[in-house]
Amino acid sequence: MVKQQRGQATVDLVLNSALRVYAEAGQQGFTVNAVTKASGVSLGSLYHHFGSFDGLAAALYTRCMGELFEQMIAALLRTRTARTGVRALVRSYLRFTEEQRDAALFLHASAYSGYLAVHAEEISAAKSVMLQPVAQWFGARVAKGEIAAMPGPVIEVLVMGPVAEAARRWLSSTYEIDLAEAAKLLPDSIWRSLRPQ
Amino acid sequence: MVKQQRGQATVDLVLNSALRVYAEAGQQGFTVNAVTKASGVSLGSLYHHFGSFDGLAAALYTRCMGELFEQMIAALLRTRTARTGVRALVRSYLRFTEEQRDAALFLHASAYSGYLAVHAEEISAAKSVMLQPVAQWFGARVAKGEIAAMPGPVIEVLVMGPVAEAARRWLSSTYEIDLAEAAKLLPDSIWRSLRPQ
DNA sequence: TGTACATCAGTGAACGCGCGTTCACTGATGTAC
DNA sequence: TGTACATCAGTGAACGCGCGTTCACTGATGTAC
Repeated sequence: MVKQQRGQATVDLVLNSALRVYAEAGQQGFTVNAVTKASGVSLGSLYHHFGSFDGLAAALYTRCMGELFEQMIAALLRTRTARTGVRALVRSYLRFTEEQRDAALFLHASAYSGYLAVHAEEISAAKSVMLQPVAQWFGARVAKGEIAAMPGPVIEVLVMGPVAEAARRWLSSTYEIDLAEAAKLLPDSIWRSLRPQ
Repeated sequence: MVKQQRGQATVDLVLNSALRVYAEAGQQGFTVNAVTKASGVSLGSLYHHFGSFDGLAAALYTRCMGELFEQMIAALLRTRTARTGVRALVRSYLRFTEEQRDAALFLHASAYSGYLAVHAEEISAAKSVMLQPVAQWFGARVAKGEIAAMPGPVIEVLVMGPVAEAARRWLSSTYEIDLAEAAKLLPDSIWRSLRPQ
């Protein structure tokens, strides 16, 4: 797709600027003009690289998602037991939320945004590929009886639900929630909901 | 605000139509013109009652939120123990999601939508007033030691997180999740994450 | 009971604005011989 | 090594469309005396 170094630099510049625009101006301020203004990249150049505004949004979403999953999987694979694995997943998600606030916000806010609808299938496919290591890890733990025998989606929901909800409340900043406190309490509480028996 | 019966009828008609438009056309198709077309109510009449499109969205959000909370609180107050209360909350949320799919979708999708930003404070205030019975209920249970001693927001996140995540996945219909199965497994799993010790 | 009047409800044409997108073009980079 | 050429990258004016909103108006409803 991108064949030259300066092309990659432009792509990165646009994506970084777009993320900043979204964080500062919100959904309604997230427009092509705002992104070109913030990045200094011309309209034509933006369209040369992304094809459409939806394309830019999809690329940004994919990049943010990749960064999040990368951190979570790295943390997960560093562990040896079911309990420490779950705790590592929870902690790494919360850490990402805090350290990469803008990326986390964009991921959460894009869920029903509409501009991802066109690329929904690609994104969904990329997601399941990236999350394959996680699925395998959980499958193995359930098979060994270290995690209660429940369908995969239910386990996912029990792990990611509280974490995502905590992140959402912290990101919207209308609710007061202390991420550090959540990082202390949630890992063990979530683990209790997964433990066999 | 509304002083005549036919005024109330128009307001209801517009809100119902708006919800249908959102469900069928999504965020991007959710426009004043689409709502006037779907409802048959004239543009001027819509502005007479709601003042702005944001006002319409806020009114719709408030109505959906009220319906959800009403069901949850009714279910909660019918119970007598901490465990049955938590289970009732979880079940009633999932039931609402299934029975009022469009309303649930609108609630989830509006979180970062932008058109609620102007009325964010009113909505937030209304929310905390409506949820006061729930907060009191949890406060009393924690005081009695029936629920683990954790900050309110953490408890909320542990209860609502998995339920909201299950609902979100069911609503987006890109993930396969069986709500009936979730309704069987989640209540007890969530309860385990809250139990003292 | 009837009439006058204020307020509420409803109408739809018209407006300006800013959105995403297009396109004809120039300049930079890489490559083949 | 030098030159010709294809491809990639970048530019910015211009376009049409549909958005939310306004406004002068008519009709319906309620109320005071």
